[in-house]
Amino acid sequence: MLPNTSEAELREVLVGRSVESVGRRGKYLLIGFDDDVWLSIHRKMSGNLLLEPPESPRALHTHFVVTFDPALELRFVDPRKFGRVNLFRSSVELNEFLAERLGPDSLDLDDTLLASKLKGRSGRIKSLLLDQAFVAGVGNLYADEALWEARVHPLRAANTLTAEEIQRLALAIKHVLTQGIERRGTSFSSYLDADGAPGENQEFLNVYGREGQACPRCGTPIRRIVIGQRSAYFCPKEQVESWSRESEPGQPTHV
DNA sequence: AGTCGCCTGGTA
DNA sequence: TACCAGGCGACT
Repeated sequence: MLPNTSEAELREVLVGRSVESVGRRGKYLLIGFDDDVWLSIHRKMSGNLLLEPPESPRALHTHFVVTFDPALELRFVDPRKFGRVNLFRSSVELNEFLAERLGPDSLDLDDTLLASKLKGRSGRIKSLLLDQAFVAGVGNLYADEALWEARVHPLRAANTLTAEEIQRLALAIKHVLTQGIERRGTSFSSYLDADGAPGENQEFLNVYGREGQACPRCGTPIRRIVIGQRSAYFCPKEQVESWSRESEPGQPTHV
């Protein structure tokens, strides 16, 4: 649960401190306290962060609680215990931690940046999108949604994407994430926001979790394959693995 | 670059 | 009973 510190140290360092900032880098929530003390929280697969009054009953699997004044509790509820909370004693420490894990934030992507990062990468495009050191913030469902929107097959070698495909993909990544944020998250299972409310983005998914259902653009049944032990959903008609100049005009990017 | 392990719960 | 799940770090 807390790989980088003990409960005793957390108490010692955090008690009496004030929150000065709340932010995000990739999938890490960052809480900045006075004296340059920082907390990072990663929800991983099943974690929910709830802000609730101290007198309200705590959900099962509540593993971490910070009590604020005026009375309010930040509760980390995480059935699978994959989530992580880390304490940092300076922004230098925090930034070192983030720098060795995260590439540029996905909301800052543009086609120029994406094109330069794809150069020389022979791996599958979907695996790269899920690599937080490549681009920070894209998860499994948003990767599938973005690849569908950009009409790129998830198994395509990254350095074979055409300029047009890269442009569509950069736009699609920002679009699907922005939509997800506007709809306050994707709650196909148990995701809740800090107020305990589910999001609505699950109502708008085009391919993720929709094996066998019709592609919203062309009606072809959505297919599910496994890439790197993760599900990948795509339209087999519009997202083709072996492309040719006739079907997909444009210059491929070379190493 | 590609696997394995970590955990619990929901569903077919 | 078996398989699936918004992730990622360790390991080969």
